[in-house]
Amino acid sequence: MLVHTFVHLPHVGRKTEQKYWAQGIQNWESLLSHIKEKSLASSRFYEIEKALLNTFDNHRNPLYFNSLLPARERWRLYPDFMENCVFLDIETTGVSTWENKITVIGLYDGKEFKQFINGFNLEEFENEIYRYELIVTFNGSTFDLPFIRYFFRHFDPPAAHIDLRYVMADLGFRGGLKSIERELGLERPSEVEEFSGWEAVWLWERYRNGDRGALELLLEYNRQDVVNLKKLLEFACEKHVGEYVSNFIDYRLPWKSL
DNA sequence: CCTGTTCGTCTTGCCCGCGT
DNA sequence: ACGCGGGCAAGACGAACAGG
Repeated sequence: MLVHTFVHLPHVGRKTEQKYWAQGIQNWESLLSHIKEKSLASSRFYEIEKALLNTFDNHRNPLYFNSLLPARERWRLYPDFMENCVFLDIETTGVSTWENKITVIGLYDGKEFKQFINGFNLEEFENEIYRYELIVTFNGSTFDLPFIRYFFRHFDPPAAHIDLRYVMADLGFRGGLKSIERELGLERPSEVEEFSGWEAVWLWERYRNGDRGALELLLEYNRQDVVNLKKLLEFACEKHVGEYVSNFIDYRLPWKSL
């Protein structure tokens, strides 16, 4: 998907990108040749050419695109970097970054699922997260990542980040993760079905007071959250491609090409 | 409850490309 | 060849809103 992407270039927004696509200019290579002669006469096209050359150099570097793509466009990173992608969700004792602490972090790479639990193996998270170049969350830019940053003393995972909240909002799905899941008909097992964030706080408290089963339930709740992120992102990619890309470009998402 | 981030909106101003 | 109008992106700012 990235080779078709132009919105990260200066002076190019969605409309300009679509204009190029409609003209049959559909990847970096062909845009570069289209721009070349123009760039001598025009400062705008010169800047675009410069950025394009940078793009070729960085085509395997998600952090480059991360800073240039607006939040609602970051879904485009997934098809290119899904091999080193991880879905992330944390549980805490409350919403205040400095007052509360992390209880559980769940990671799902699309196949394997791992959890890091406060008082057990939470410190190992920092080493584990280095293995990935793309992180996917829901509302992580205002919650999970600042929490992690504070908890691990200014540690920022060196990865690009897709926040599904903005990707979904761009498709017209506003509201919390649970309400969007319900809207899409993503089912959850009944034990954790009606849980809200408050339950996670309460379950940790019960576990601290000796209730072993409460921790099991909390971990299961966290697991559901993380695993559903993948379904949500793939839905979002399909919807974005269907509504925005496929009118112009014959593009197939990797998991759809079989 | 609290807080950080992105967005929505509006304005500004650049520069492309049309029309003559 | 040139001037002008319009389209579009960038910048600034305040507000909404999601997480446990």
